[in-house]
Amino acid sequence: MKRTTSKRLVTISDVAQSAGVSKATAARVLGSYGTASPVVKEKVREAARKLGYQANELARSMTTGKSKTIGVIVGDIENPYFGQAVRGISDAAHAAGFDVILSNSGEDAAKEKAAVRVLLGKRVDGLIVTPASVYETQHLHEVQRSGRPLVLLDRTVPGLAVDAVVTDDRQAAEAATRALIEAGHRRIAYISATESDDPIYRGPHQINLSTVMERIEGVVAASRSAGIEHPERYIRLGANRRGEGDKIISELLQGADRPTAILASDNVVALEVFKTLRRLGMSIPQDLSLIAFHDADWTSVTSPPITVIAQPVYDLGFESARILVRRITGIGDAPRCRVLATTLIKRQSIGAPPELPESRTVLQNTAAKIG
Amino acid sequence: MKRTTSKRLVTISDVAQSAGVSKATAARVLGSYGTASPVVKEKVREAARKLGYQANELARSMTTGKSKTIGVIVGDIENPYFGQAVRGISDAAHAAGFDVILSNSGEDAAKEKAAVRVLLGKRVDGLIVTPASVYETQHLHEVQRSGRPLVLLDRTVPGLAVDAVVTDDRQAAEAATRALIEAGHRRIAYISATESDDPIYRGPHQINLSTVMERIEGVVAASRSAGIEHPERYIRLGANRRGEGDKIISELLQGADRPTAILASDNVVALEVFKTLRRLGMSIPQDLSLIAFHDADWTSVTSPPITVIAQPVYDLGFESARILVRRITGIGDAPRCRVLATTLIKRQSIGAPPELPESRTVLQNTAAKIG
DNA sequence: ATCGTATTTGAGACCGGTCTCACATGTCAA
DNA sequence: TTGACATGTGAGACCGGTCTCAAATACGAT
Repeated sequence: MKRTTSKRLVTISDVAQSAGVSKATAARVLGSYGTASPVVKEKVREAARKLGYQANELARSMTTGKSKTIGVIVGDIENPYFGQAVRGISDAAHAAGFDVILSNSGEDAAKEKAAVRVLLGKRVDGLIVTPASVYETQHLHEVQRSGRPLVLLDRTVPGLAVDAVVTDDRQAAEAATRALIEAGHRRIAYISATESDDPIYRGPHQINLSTVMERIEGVVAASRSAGIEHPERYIRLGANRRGEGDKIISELLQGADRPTAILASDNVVALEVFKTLRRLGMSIPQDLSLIAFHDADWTSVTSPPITVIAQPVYDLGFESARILVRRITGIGDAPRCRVLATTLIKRQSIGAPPELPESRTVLQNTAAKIG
Repeated sequence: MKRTTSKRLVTISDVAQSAGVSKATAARVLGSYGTASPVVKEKVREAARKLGYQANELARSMTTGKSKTIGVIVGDIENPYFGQAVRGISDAAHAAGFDVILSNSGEDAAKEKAAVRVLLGKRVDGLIVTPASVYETQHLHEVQRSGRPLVLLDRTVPGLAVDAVVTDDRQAAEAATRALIEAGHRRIAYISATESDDPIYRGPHQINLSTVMERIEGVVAASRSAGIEHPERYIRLGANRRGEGDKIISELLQGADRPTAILASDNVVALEVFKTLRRLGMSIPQDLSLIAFHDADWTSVTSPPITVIAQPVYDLGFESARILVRRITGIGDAPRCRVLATTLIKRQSIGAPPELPESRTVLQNTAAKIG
């Protein structure tokens, strides 16, 4: 019988009037605060039920100053990586009674900035962001200064003292590289999906994501300690855009002194490697060994199954939301950076390096090998 | 110099005072409504800039009654299918100046109901929902009655006259089944991930998703018109839970009179088929032909690449948000159900059915084959 | 019966915007 | 000069809740 006539919604005053009490009393009952006698409580609840009352959370938020909502800005929800993370965030948030407003930055710092403004305008209680750039971060500093809790997800921003939840990318890259070196590889490529005009890596200034930098450092460190010289020459960037990945990979594999192993920064890149290889008539692991970041389900059903670096993506999201909620609730200890462990899952995409014709640099390499 | 002291945020009154005008005038300038002289405009804007003013959208929404926010409830964001759809929604919404609040129902009607309450409480301007059940829909009817725009995504609810954007599942299933029949198959299984206590299909009462029902109808119709008797016997449900999928598939494939082809309701199920097959030492398409719903990237790199039914998932989301926005803006025509086309992408997972030992039902089947 | 204290209730301010309306001022034609 | 009308501005109500404060009532002890 609650024929809510699409006109105006039922307010607390309506309920109060119908129950024959004051607005304040009705609010106390319906808002579960203050005191009210059992008789009155029942009367009010009954009236509310009869009228189909539903609280206006906006009004509530305005007076209380809390919206019970957290804002989340990710690079791209379409990417299963973020999908899993968002699920983790969502689960943790809901468990704590918070809702989630989601925004997409498309890995664009300007859009990210706009999204921050909007979410702040909506008075979210806190923010979780995967910063699109380590350079353009004024807006994040502003959030911090405004005192609203902020948690960085998956990536850090140097000089910004807020909580962060990340995986140990440096170590993961190092372990993966070491695994390839142990299989006999000396020419190891790292192909990243990170935005870049120039596909050739020329130095840290090109990199605007902390994760990417860490991985590069990991690859280089492992290579160096195995005596491999100038490992940076096999690093490629910007393999994200459609078509670009194939170009980068095929040029790399057809060039002189080609790499015998590839470390792919994510699933999409790994997929590109697969496709390019098929087109080139090469196969894994005979002609090329492969390790990919992110243990997507499908990586175990390809032929051969791909060796991957498994990242606890769901946990990354869950943990970041948990931390954010604690901050909102008012835990005031110093911000920390939680580093979650990754696992190298060895499958069958690593083999011995193929015999390749001698090349200009081989002498140096073999010489170094002894050291 | 906008040292926003984390205490209280700057309000429009603060700006008005600083600019030496009334609150009403400042609001007119900052809210872009009404009139104000150029001089005053500049003064107010300058004051706002100086103080770092940012509008409280909550307060704004409360008076205007519009929140410029749409609520989205999907089954599972972790699922790339919904990830893509959400991206489409998000893009269309932002383009029209709307934000998105996301909720997860986990395909549970009760949770969906709760999510609807919450979003309505937050006074979203409209809702996009992938209904978890065709039976428990009171909450959706209530949304409709309340007059707030509602768009159904991917699935319909019979008897609920609201806009919907779906793919033509019946036809897709029919086309896929026909492709298998043309390759010579007569024993075609449909394995669905839909929730069910009993993995064996016994009738429509078990099904609570419109898409699932349509697909079953498609499979059955195509089979029937090819003279295949009792095609329902190869339909299995509930392959979603971990472990359950493998069990269902292996029982099906090891049973007497086993199917020679499988139509998988989504990627996850297709993946399960792959894994189970590997465990059983069977291969595609020699021992079994496979078609899967949803053209995920990876389906093209398995060995063999999988024939899939490509669904325009992003468009599904984009279109639903576009329609919702139009409704919010006040287009009052009768609700419609948009049906987007699917494409059968033939790859290499379909082959001729293997020679199988005669079984109890073969006689009927071969007899029927002639018709 | 009387007082002190605890509990219940209502009136009304408040949150930060929007919006209506009345008033002040400016412009132009008669 | 005066009146008609457009334009700019301010005062204050309002949205729907919460919350403070004071008044009203109930209860127990003396």
